[in-house]
Amino acid sequence: MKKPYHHGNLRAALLEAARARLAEGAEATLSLRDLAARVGVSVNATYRHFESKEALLMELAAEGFDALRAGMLGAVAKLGAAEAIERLHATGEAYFQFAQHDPALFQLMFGREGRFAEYERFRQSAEAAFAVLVGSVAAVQQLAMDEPSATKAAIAAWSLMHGFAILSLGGYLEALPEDRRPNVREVVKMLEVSVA
Amino acid sequence: MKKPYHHGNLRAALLEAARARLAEGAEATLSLRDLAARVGVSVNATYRHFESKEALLMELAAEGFDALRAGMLGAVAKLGAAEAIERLHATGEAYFQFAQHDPALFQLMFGREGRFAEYERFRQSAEAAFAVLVGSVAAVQQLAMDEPSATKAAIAAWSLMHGFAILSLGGYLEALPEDRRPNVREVVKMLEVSVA
DNA sequence: CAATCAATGTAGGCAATGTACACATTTTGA
DNA sequence: TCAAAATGTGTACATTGCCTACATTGATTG
Repeated sequence: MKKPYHHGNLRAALLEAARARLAEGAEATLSLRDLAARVGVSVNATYRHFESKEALLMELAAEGFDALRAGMLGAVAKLGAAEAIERLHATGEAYFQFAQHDPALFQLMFGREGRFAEYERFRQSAEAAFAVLVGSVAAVQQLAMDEPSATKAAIAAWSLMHGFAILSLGGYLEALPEDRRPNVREVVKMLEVSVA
Repeated sequence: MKKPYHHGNLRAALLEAARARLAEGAEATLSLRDLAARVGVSVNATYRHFESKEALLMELAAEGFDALRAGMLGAVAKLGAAEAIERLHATGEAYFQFAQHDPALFQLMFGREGRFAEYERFRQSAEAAFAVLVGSVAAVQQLAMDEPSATKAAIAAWSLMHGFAILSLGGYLEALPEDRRPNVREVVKMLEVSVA
């Protein structure tokens, strides 16, 4: 049985290889040549499925936002019927867990300022993820999601969780002794005050 | 007058060129060859002053933290005698302004997770900058800087400002209509609740 | 059922990049 | 004074993203 000329599902295979590669290292060491080799295909075959390396990375990042959204929704769903404030806690914690679970992907998603902003695909996934947070915040405030104050509070909440995630991943907190380092739950608790 | 064999102050010149290059574009488009050419020196001369490109970037990032620290201290100093809470506001706002003023440098400083964490030089500058924030927060709380709760609150404050800066620079807020987008002052006001 | 053609793959090459090695020039200090 | 340390140059190499030209395949259609 010889290898067929056509791969069959090269696009998906490339993304899978890229995900694996990301999980085991940083974005910087990810090359198209390496991906192609892992999938057993010539380098230029990749260009039939992604117009550039950037486009491939963008797809990964966008799917990252989809996964982030799913993670937050899942965490809330697992709570069943609960206080709105507890749902907000769960949302924030899920956000942090996502970053912790796949740091390289998380960095890719928020990497170099506005790197993927021009891609419609990317913007939509990012906004959808954001909408989950807005929803959780709005519920606490008992406001409609489209109230300006709900959105503003949600941005503050997102900022808080995001900043904490970045500082954690960057190791900026490791210099501190354990007892002065807040854990996720403590940070998540601050969401309520910034929202109240 | 011919060009002398030795540059005279190559290290500083390289850093200056790199800063200029960063200010006018992203980190990704910064090459050693380009820097060397701008300074009028061969590529490998750079290796007499920086053991690698990473090391050069690390120096930039570390100096970035020094500048950030100076910016925050300056903003507070300009206030003269003021309420502790106002000093905290000024500190947070200075943080955001710094990010806004030099986005590429800011991204470099917090770029790929823990990228420069192994450099002592880097860690010290980052910690010194952090200490300013801790101080402002502790003053509001009327606590000593080394109280665990002061540090934890300061990390929350840093997280909030940092997250907001990243989301702003990344253009993630641009999708929102103006009236639902918080500005710096609104975010800075939330510092007090997260600290109280 | 065969012919065509778009989709998908391969081969080779180019220019840019980080950096290693050997060697040149200048400065310094014992 | 003169050897050693500091600082610079030149060449070369492996890796990278991506381009052009060509090969193979499978689906559509007359």
